[in-house]
Amino acid sequence: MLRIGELATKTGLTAHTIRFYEKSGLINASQRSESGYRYYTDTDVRQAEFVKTARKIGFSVDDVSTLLSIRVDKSNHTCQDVTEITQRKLNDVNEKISELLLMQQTLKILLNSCCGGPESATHCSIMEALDASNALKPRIVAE
Amino acid sequence: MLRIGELATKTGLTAHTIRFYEKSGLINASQRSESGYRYYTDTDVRQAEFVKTARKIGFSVDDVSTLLSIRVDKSNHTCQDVTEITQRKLNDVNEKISELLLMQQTLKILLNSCCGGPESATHCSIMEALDASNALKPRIVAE
DNA sequence: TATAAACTTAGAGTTAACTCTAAGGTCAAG
DNA sequence: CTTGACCTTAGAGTTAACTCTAAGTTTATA
Repeated sequence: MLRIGELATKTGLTAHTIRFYEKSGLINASQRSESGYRYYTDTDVRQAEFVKTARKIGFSVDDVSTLLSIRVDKSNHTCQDVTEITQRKLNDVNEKISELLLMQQTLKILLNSCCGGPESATHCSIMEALDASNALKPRIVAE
Repeated sequence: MLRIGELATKTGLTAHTIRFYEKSGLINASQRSESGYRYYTDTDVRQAEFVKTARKIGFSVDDVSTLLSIRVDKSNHTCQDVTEITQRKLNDVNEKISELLLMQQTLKILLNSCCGGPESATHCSIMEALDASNALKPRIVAE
């Protein structure tokens, strides 16, 4: 039986975060001492590790909550239930990546266009591009 | 001279956002009517468009604030000043992309490992992977 | 003149996931 | 029996960038 600090050490979460996850319904201490201390069993530890893993992959706290409800009652859920959550997450991630790649491309073009030296910014091509407001139409990257 | 609603239409911002940007020091109305209505000149419009462009590229409100302070006093700033901000932003973006690519790869592996069908989740390999907690070590992607 | 659209302000609410604080109780070691 | 590490709670604060509300004023149009 571990106390919250030990669980924290073991999982790499903080005690604060574990209590926050408890409020969010993700992690529960199977036992409490008379004085109120949380005590975690091996089963609790495994659940906490599941949470940590799922969060690290990028699932939201809400997603993890859903995944846990499947986990405790696997026979009443299907692989489809699980892949749906995973696929939705992958779609989110793909979309964010697309946005960021666009930003990346634009930023690279801006950087390529500017000397970056100690010259006055009076004719800085980055500033000019931001003013021209077609800075958002990146074409072929001059790699 | 445009009123705030017209500037909003012109820039694709909302009037709310324009007022928020005013509080943040990004956009100012050159004039106010006696009753307090904001009136925007062509110069103001150009600045608002600059802000919109910079925000769309991914610069934070804080970054835009800095870029604007360079913009109004170009001769006292250098190309280096501008590229530094841009490079920092690119670094941020690159880092986020890396994180997301890792997530993407993990999620793809998970999806590949699971049938996704109407079978019971009792032996779902996604659930097993999350439990195994080495789900975070993606190797070569089985594309 | 009446109405509706547009404007004003200060300030609160939203989102996600923590993160921290205050004020106090518990426990093991010396 | 004291010290210090660890624990408890409720609740507030953080971050970024909006987004919205309420209550009232102004302006243009019919």
